[in-house]
Order: sequence, then structure tokens, then C-alpha cells
Amino acid sequence: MTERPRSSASPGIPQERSTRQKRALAAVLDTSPVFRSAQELHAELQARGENVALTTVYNQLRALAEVGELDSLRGDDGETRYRRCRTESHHHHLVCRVCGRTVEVDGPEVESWAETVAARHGFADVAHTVEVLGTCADCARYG
Amino acid sequence: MTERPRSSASPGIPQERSTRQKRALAAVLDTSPVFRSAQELHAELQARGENVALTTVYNQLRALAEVGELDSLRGDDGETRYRRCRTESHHHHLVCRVCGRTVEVDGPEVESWAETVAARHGFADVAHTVEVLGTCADCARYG
DNA sequence: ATCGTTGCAAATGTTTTGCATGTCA
DNA sequence: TGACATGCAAAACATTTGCAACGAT
Repeated sequence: MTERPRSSASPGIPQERSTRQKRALAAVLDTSPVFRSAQELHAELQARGENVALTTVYNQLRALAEVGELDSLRGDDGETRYRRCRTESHHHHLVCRVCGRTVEVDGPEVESWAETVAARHGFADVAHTVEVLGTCADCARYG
Repeated sequence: MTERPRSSASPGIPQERSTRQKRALAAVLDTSPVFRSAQELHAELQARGENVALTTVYNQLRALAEVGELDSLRGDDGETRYRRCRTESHHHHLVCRVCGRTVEVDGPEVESWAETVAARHGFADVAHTVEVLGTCADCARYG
């Protein structure tokens, strides 16, 4: 296996390519403040007249989430929902169980509590998930 | 529709029945300190020589969790894991990502933080999920 | 004898994968 | 052109459901 330099790309590092489908999905995600499932996003694309295969939506969402460009959330119904990250820093979510509206919140108390609790039990490399679920003001009024 | 009193049961309230399968599953759950999936529990039953259909395991787990006898947890892999409740009161979990060991922890800070954050945004009927994931001392040493 | 329970088979629903074809660079 | 992306069809999973047979009370 004699190696030979490629023309203009580092070996092994795959190139991202811009496609209509990626752009369309990105556009939908950009205008979507709440978490949405692959199916919902796919439906939205259809509604916009963009034909993108469901498979592709899945593939993209997974890839984007892996790279950290999307926040993902697994619901009780088994669906994974995605949303574009807004804040760079670590944060948590306050989700309305009725309309799905999401507010990003941070919580120094929680961070330090998690650290403390973990340390007390000898745990290292600590990560944590915090989700607060409730009924937002609007939904409580009319729901 | 003339009504007539039944011999010994209130109408509409179903009776629980004790079966070999239920007992077997309960036994496994009793000796299981960590969260386990339906599949794992089913395998364990097989290993013990108890033939219980996977369907039944699923049915039971769902029923038990509904009644609040089991804590359930949805993992990133899409599997739901179950474990017998230990504490009556509200609590959270500190889970070792390597061996799955679980410690139950409580956190007044978190509770009040969740309340506060939700209230600040006008959310009602607040529930929250908190999970701390880390590597426990043993696994960190040898892992 | 009743009526909850079981468990097979089949359905459901989400997500992944194989692979031939399309397309950006 | 050539590597990555797409998308159909089908697989892979976890879980649920229909329903006939079973068994605890």
C-alpha cells in the first residue's frame, strides 16, 4: 500500500457537501424554536414543497446531533426530538407539556449540586441531564 | 338494568391475581439494585429456569410502572429500564455509566431551583427529571 | 364458572442499514 | 471524475395489541 498525497484534501477527513436537502432541513430548523421529531420536520419539509426523504432527515439529524449542532431529547413516547442549539454554554430545558414551548434555562445551583453529589459518592467524569416539565401560562389558561 | 349486589367485590374494581409469572418477575426485581430493561429481565428469568413470555414481562413492567411500583427510565438507546422503587419520597439517580450501579440521591437545591425557574416563566404543574451520570470509583480505577 | 392473565403471532412505530443512483466539488 | 449524499426498500429493534387458551379464585 504505497501512499500518495491527494490533491487537496487531508486523508480520512470527510468533506461536508452542501445539498438542497441539507439546506432545506437547516432552514426548517432555523425557524423552529421548539423541539421537533424527525417525522414532524419531514412533514414540514413536505409542506414547504421540499422533497426530502424521511431517511435523509433521520440521517442528517443524527449526524448534526453527533456533531453537537443540535440538541436532542428523548420523549416518553420513544420519539427523539431535535432543536438547534441556541446557547453555547451548558444549559437545561423548561418544556411545556401541552404546546411544547421550550425555554432555555441555566442553573448554577444544579451544576454545583450535581458535582457535589457525584463527588460525595466517588463518581468522576460527571455529566447530568435536567429537564423541567410543566404547563406554560397560556396553556394553563385555555387548556 | 336492575342492580344486584355482588357477593364480595366492588363493581368495576378489577382483582389482582397472583401468578407464577408475576411472582418470578417480582423476585428478580427484588434482587436487582440497578435499572434493567425488559429484555434483560426476561433473560434473567430464563436463566433462572422460569419461562415467562417476553410479552408478559412487558405487560407487567408497564402495569407496575403505571401503578408507581417501579421507577422507569428511558435511556439514549431507546430502551426503557425499570427498577423497584426504594424511596417513597421524590428522588433522583446517580448512575455509573460503566457498570450501571445506581445511587439514589435527593436534592433540595434542585427541587427549589426547578420550582423557581418554572415559576419565573409562568409554568404550572411542574415536574422534573434529573439524572447524574458518571464513572463510579471502582470503574474509574480499573476501567 | 368467572374473569384476569398468559403468550403466541402479528402489528406498530421509530430508527438504521444495504445499496444503486444521483450530485456536488 | 470520484467521494459523499440521497432515498428506496427492507431490516432491526423496542413495544403494543388481538385473541384464544389457561388458570387462579
